[in-house]
Amino acid sequence: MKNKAITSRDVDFAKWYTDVVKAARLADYTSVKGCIAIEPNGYAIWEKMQEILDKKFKELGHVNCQMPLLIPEKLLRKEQELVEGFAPEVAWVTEGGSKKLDDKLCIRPTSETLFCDYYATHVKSHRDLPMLYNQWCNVLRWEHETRPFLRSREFLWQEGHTIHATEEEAEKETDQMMGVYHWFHNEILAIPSIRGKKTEKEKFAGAEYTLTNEALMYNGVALQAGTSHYFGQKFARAYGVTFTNKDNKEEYVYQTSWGTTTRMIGALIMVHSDDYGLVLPPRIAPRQVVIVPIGDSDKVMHLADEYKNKLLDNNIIAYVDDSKKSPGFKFAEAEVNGIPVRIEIGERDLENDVVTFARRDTREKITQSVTIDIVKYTRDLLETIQKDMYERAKTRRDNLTFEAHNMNDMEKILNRQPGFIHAMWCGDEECEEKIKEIKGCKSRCILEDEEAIDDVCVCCGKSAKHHGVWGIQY
RNA sequence: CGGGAAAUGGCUCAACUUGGUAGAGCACUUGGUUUGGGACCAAGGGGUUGCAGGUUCAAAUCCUGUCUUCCCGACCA
Repeated sequence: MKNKAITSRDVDFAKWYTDVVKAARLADYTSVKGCIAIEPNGYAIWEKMQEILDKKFKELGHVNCQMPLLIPEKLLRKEQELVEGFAPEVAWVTEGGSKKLDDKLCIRPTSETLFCDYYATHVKSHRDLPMLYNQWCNVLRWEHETRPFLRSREFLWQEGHTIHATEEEAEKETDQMMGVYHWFHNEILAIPSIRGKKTEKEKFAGAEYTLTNEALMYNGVALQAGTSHYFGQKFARAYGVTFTNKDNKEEYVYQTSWGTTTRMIGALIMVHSDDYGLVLPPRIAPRQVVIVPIGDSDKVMHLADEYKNKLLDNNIIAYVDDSKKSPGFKFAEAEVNGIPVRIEIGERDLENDVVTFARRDTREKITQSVTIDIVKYTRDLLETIQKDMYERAKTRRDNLTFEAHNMNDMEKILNRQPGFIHAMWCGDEECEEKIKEIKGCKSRCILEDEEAIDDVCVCCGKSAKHHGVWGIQY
């Protein structure tokens, strides 16, 4: 039976999304608009994301630190483009205690300025470089329209900030970290993603360029999931971050930053989940296997515990749901929570020496002998689910990927169904604007290594410079 | 920030049109019987109706403002 509390995905996608967030107990609203309470189920996913990414960052030489929540106005204003980019959505603290502050403080929307300020006094020599810092923290951006995980005012993220002695090294870092995000989405989240470069108009305020990882949701709307920025010496000049190079000359550092957020939880929902609730890829699922005993005979409970212990001993996260609920309730609850594999153990099956496995992704039930190698079978099943989820998401993405050769195509596609639209572009912002007039379709990214599909710009017909991917975004 | 809708125990809603002092289902607690797709019986607890003000003998109900949520635009991770 379909979950009563969840609106059908194909009936009202937006409603379905918030229904899943609530039904799976991922997050709930609070009394402050745009500030959600991330509940244990949602936070566990974030912790798992942190665990995997943090390990990767550290393998690549990064270290964690923590900068302040507040930024003095003067400090923020040093880099003009950044200020202009973020000014409309910055929140200010103007009083401390009962005292009015002479210099108001902004709550960090991002921390480039703080890192620069720190770097400025801590870098002296090329021997101090590179500095590869990262912080896990919350930031605040005063958004107008908010949605749990996808767009909240306060959100959790990770921001890496690095400085380097050379341009090459910094650019390599920018690309490398984009690679980490791309890997994470494809391999761990089972979300097939496109890697590309943002246009001048869409890049991060103050960056030389921005690399991006773009994913496509079930309804064909695009989601930016992970960005990596190359700053060159722009911020270094504004904040005076210099070092003495090998030739004993004073030089500005080359800088990068890269980040990804709790928005990825929203992506997991919108790519994989269904009308029964959350569906999680096994590699990111905080709980991978639920064992449901039916009845409470010693035989049943004993086998349930035996399975659980064997799985746990082999790094498969399993638990027994021995609550007083009925089996049907437990099945439904495990489903809404997106537990990838369910093992049902009951007297009736045991009389025939079998147990039942259920896949969350396909909701298929599989009967297996009770003497099966539980660890190997479960591990293989989890891997199959991971792979199948990726393939299904990829097929859906491919079915929602189109080519446009002129504005007529573009309009026709967008009027029928949003998706990723490949189209050549001359590079002029004017054309970008014109395309945006069609249902707010924006440039997602530019594919630098992809073959041209035309010689001319989809909009103006002049010679094309870039292979762009376009779409409607969250 | 423009246009629309909603707000009543934890949740979904009723009572509002025509003011008279809040009711149901689910959830919860206790006891018992159950257990293969959201179990059943019995007993019980919980709300002065988002917030602020106004009209009135009397406001969940009428009026004004405001906050929050959802949908559609503009802006954005």
